[in-house]
Amino acid sequence: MTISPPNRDLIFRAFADPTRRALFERLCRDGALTVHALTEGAAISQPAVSKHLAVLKSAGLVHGRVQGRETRYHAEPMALAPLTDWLAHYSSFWDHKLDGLGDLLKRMDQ
Amino acid sequence: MTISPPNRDLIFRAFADPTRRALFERLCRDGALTVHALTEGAAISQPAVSKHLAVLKSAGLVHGRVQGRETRYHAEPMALAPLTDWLAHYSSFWDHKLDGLGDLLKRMDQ
DNA sequence: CGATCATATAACCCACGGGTTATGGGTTAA
DNA sequence: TTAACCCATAACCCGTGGGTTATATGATCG
Repeated sequence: MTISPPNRDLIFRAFADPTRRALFERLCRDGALTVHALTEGAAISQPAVSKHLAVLKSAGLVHGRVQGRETRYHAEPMALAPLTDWLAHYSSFWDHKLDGLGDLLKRMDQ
Repeated sequence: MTISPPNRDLIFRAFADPTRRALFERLCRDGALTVHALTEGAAISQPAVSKHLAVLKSAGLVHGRVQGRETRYHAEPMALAPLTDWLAHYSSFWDHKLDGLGDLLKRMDQ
């Protein structure tokens, strides 16, 4: 059995929780948001949100920038690389995905 | 906050555990294996392996086929689709991945 | 300066997950 | 048919993770 790099572990663990995935998705969509803004509509308390953000941060998936009394968090999509690499490695899936790839390349050419 | 399809939840939860990822990886590499074979070198007991396999199975990631007194499990790489879809949606990462794609297509043409 | 806001941390609770041993049911071998 | 084997399930233990409330710290507003 192979030992996975600690990074990958942290990322998988971070995404195991749906609330954390939702936070990450929201940060991907809406850009930089404060903890307060993220707490709105999250159905959990502010400390809970802060803890989730800490987990995402320790996995390198988000960054927090202090601005005065508030902290704006933003997503770090490049941190998904270990995930995509892992998937690329362990799925014959690509073969099928490649079917629609010609079209994709054509669209990129335009 | 969006509600994720239950499938995705199950897959992420299943992969949260490194032992389960290792089992899945091994089944991807080595094809169909018995529980006994998977237990060898897994550093955990056979019941533990069985439980992990049950989790992977409930996520659709592996299938078990009973053959006499043994059960051979095999990976179901297509079940990774929800993961790749999610990643494709939430990563600007693909743009970079596409760089090496021309070569890949050429190789497939041969 | 005093009050309020924004956030992180502490302290705590409880459910769940991953491990174990024990066991039962089904299958092959002797 | 008796014994050994393969596997799943049951029953249990315990650490951890996600939730809460309370609080400390720092920044802004009046």
